Amino acid sequence: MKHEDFHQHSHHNHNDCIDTALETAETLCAEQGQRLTKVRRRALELIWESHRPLGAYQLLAKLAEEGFNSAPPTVYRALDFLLGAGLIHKVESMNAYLGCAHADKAHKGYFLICDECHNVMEFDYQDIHAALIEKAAHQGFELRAETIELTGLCAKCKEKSVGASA
Amino acid sequence: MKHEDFHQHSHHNHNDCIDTALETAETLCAEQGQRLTKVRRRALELIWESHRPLGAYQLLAKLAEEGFNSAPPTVYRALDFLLGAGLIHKVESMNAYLGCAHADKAHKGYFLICDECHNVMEFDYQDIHAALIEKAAHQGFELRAETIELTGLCAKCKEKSVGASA
DNA sequence: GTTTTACTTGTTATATCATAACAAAATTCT
DNA sequence: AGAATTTTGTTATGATATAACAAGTAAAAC
Ligand SMILES: [Zn+2]
Ligand SMILES: [Zn+2]
Ligand SMILES: [Zn+2]
Ligand SMILES: [Zn+2]
Repeated sequence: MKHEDFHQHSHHNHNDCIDTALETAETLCAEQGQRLTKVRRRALELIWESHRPLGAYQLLAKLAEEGFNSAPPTVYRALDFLLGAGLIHKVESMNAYLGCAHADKAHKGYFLICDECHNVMEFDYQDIHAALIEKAAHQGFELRAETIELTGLCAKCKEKSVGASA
Repeated sequence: MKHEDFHQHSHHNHNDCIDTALETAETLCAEQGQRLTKVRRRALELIWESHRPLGAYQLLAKLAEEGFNSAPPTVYRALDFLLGAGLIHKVESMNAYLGCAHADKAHKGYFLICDECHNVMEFDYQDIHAALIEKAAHQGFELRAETIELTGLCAKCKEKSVGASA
C-alpha cells in the first residue's frame, strides 16, 4: 500500500505518520548540521496534525496558543526553514503548507487537490518529471523547480456526489 | 516557428502579438455574448504590453493613470472576466497574470518561468496533459484544472551566466 | 571558560494580494 | 418607457508576506 493510498483511508492512525515524520526530520537536520529548534519542531508537528494544508496564519494562531511569539515573522521563519530542509511543501494554488512524507528523498512535490473536501494527496511520478526536464531542455531551459498542482474531485467526493444525485 | 520560440526572440514586433490577441478577444467575446468593455479591453492590452506577468496592483496603477477607477475591485473584476474567458492565465507561483496567445483553443496553461529575468513562456504539451489525466484517474481522481509552473534558467540567461564565468 | 562569531528569535511596522457588501450607473430585454 | 440584468463605483476589510533592527542564544575559536 502506497503512502498516498494509505492516507486516503480514513481509519489509519495518523499519529504514526506524525511520529515518523518527526523522527525523519530530527535525523535529516542532525545529518545536515541544521537545528530543529522548539518552534520549528512544533510547527512541523502542527502542520502534520492538521493532515491537510495549513495556512501560515492558521499555524501562527496554533503556535500563539501554546505560548510562542505571535508575530508573523515567527511562523514565516519556521516555514522557510522547513521548506528549505524539504520537510514541507508549499501548495502555491492554496497558499498553504503540507508535510512531506518523503523528506528523506529529494523530490518535487506533485499534488492532487480536491475542490470539494480540500484534501491534498502528494504523488510521485518519475515519468512526468523526466518528460518535463526533457521538454524544458529542448527549449534551452534548465529546470530547477516544479509546481505541479492538479485540482478536481477525489474518489471519495466523486462517490458522494454520485450517491446524492441518484 | 512556434509562438513560444517566437516570443523568445527579442526582435519580433510585439505590437503584432497584442493586435492579434485583442482581435481574438473581440471575436471570442462576441461569439459567447460576453461584453469586452473598455476597462476589460484596456486591462488585456496592458497585460499584453508588459510582455511578462503583471501583478494585479501593477495593472491597477496603469489603469488608474489612464483615468479608470483606482480601487482594487476594478482590476480584480477585469482579471476575473479575462480569466473566465480564457484570455489570460494566472501564474500562481508569482501571483501575476499573463496574456494567453492561444485563447481560441481551450487548454491548460503550462509555464516555464525564468528565475533570473522573470520572463515566462507558455508551452503546450499534450503528452503531459494526457499522462496527468491518466495518473489522476488511476487514483480515482477526476481532474478539472492543472497548475504546471516550472522555474529555472532560460536559454538567454544561461548563456549570460556562462559568459560571465568564462 | 571566556571571547568571538554565527545563528535564532523578538518586535514593530509595512508591503502585497484579494474580497465583501452595497449603492449607482449603464446596458439589454420586453 | 419600464423592468431585469449586468457592470461599475465606493468604502472597508481580510489574508498573505516581508523589511529592518534589536535582543538573545548556541556554537566555535581561542
Ligand atoms: Zn514531498
Ligand atoms: Zn474530496
Ligand atoms: Zn494559454
Ligand atoms: Zn531568463
